[in-house]
Amino acid sequence: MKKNMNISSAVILRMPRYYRCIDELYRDNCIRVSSGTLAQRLGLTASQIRQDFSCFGEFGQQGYGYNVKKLRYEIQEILGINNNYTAILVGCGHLGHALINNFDFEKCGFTLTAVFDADETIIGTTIGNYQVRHGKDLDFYLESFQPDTAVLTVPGDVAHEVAERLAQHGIRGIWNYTNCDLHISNPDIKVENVVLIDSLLNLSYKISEKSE
Amino acid sequence: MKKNMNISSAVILRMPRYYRCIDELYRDNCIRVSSGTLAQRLGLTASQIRQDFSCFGEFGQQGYGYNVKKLRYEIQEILGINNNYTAILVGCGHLGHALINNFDFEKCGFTLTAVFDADETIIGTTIGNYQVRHGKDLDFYLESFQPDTAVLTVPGDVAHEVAERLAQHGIRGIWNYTNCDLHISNPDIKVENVVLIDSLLNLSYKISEKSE
DNA sequence: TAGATTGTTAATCGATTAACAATC
DNA sequence: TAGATTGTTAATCGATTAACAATC
Repeated sequence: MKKNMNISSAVILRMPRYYRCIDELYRDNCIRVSSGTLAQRLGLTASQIRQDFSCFGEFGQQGYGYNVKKLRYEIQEILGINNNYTAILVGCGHLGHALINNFDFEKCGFTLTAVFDADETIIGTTIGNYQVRHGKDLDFYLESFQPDTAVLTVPGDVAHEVAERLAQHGIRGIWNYTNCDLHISNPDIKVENVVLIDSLLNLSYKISEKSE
Repeated sequence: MKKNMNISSAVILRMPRYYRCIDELYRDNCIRVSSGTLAQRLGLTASQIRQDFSCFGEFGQQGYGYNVKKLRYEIQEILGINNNYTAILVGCGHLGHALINNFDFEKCGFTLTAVFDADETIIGTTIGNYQVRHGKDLDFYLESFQPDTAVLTVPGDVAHEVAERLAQHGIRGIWNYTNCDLHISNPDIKVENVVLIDSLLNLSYKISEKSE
């Protein structure tokens, strides 16, 4: 793995799609796949796929294509799926609840280790396999267990305060579902914003195009 | 509005970000703004912003910049925010519940008109200002009220079936939260997929980069 | 008028595609 | 061996940036 640093963000953005496609092939017990087949499945060109992979190494074999199991493993390495990252979730409202119950953290290589809320009526109840912990215990938990990442599903008005606490106790990444732009001074703390408004506006644009 | 057809998707992808920024300025009672100021706020170049806007028309004035109210209106027109689209939501589990309660449909120009579920224990209950309707009445509702779009938050195993029904009764867009690739034959029906796995994998990649 | 800032043209940069030698 | 398909180099295409005349 790893060959050429400075991978373009366009390439990175495509890697999760590659992964989902190859993971599917893997689960269907496919042994090998060519760049042409992948291209067809993903609506891309074979050339682009080979070019993309070659940023990270040589994963294929002339005349054969790619071994699905090996390729899957390599992409896992690239994306960090094999790093056994831990995650906590802060904010067990309906959104947090939905993620705990339905989101496949394992598929991304993450282990959800604890969930927190500030609402007394929720604390102590069980969601999925998790007992909701008291928000006040968050700092202690962070210090004790040093989770790698946090899913932030708290109400917007406390987003900054919670993010600050996470940052101070050494979190490495925040998966941010609040609509707030988190300004975290430490550049080593990565934030991935889930901006649903942009997604719906893209749909709005798409259905508007033709009719004008 | 509208000048040059065939807008590149890179430009379209930036429009919602422009909109959020300008909407914020508007709410802060800003009267005018220059491409330079926007660039600074968004971390882009002034050149790119002017180039992007010029795909759709001439919204500014030399020596002055852009009138915030006018620019906001023009971007609303571009994205279809002024088209008064209606939406229904199908699937009132925790995710659907969260969207009904917390997602700002109005900000995107959408009106949520009805919500549906198949679970007898949920049907008839009130979420936000909506009484949950019976899934069986979906087809009738679609025919009667012809909503423009649907938010699909049903379990994966019924996703295709529900999407099929929506498509047959003339829906124009589907905001798809299920992990299923919806294959809808009618190309006039637009689908916007919310793929949260890709988002978390991007975070995973970001926190992996340095440590290797 | 002088200063500021647009819209647009031209220049640069980067990303995608095509072609092909290498080789399994 | 012959056919297939890689990784990579070169060619093309598109997107971003820089420059500047137009003009408010």
